[in-house]
Amino acid sequence: MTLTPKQKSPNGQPCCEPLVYPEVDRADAERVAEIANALGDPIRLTLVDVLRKHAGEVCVCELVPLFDVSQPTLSHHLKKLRAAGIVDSERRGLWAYYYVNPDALEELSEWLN
Amino acid sequence: MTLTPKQKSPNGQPCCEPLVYPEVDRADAERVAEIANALGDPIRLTLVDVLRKHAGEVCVCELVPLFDVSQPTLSHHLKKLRAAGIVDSERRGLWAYYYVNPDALEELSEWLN
DNA sequence: TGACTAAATTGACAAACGTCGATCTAAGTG
DNA sequence: CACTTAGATCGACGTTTGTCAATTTAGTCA
Repeated sequence: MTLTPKQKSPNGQPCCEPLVYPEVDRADAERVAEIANALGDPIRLTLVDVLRKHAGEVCVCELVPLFDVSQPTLSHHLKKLRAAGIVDSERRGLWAYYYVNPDALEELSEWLN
Repeated sequence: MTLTPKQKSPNGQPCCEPLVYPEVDRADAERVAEIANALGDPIRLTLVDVLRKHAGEVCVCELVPLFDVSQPTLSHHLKKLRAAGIVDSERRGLWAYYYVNPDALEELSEWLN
């Protein structure tokens, strides 16, 4: 990259050479940001952590007592994780089982590296 | 892990065995969530992407024209990234140079893997 | 059918967020 | 000094977010 000028630019002139454009395109950035955003809450991050560590699927009623929030609030967080594609769920009888979709986390991981 | 019961539990009984607690402790989850949260906006994610790809430091006036937001708004986003420890800045004369702190991204990356 | 359970949805509310225009601070130039 | 420029901060605004209590939906079982 070329370093920026060290002298003040004259009247009305922009101060710097235009920089090359970002390499992530807009849609890609929005997708990765959506994933990061879904992980950007301590409860949701911990949810993903728990689900991940339990290779199988975990019932919601097992998750609720782990957090200091109400059942509807937890349901709301799970919905947001589902909307971002980070987790998915399956219903069996009265119970809903959640599990991590590794692809979404992989998308973020790839961007990071 | 033990799978959850498939029968309805009787009166007042909790439906499931208590689950083991998450392996990330609270402070750790909050820290990683803070990093993810800072990346959870398309503009901020793209900012980090640009700064990362330019090994040196980038002047703010080079960043502003890359986005469809005002200079104060961009300054606000940079502040949030700085607060999360993802970028740092150095002032030289009139110009502020920003650069990525790889440690923060590494923290998130480590949690992901 | 009716009583009960697990989970999702709704509606409300305060707090946080993203944005802008206006202003302020600090530094260079004549 | 006065003027200009780069960048940060402030104040206001509409929107989104996290939360709960209340309700609804869907399934179980006597």
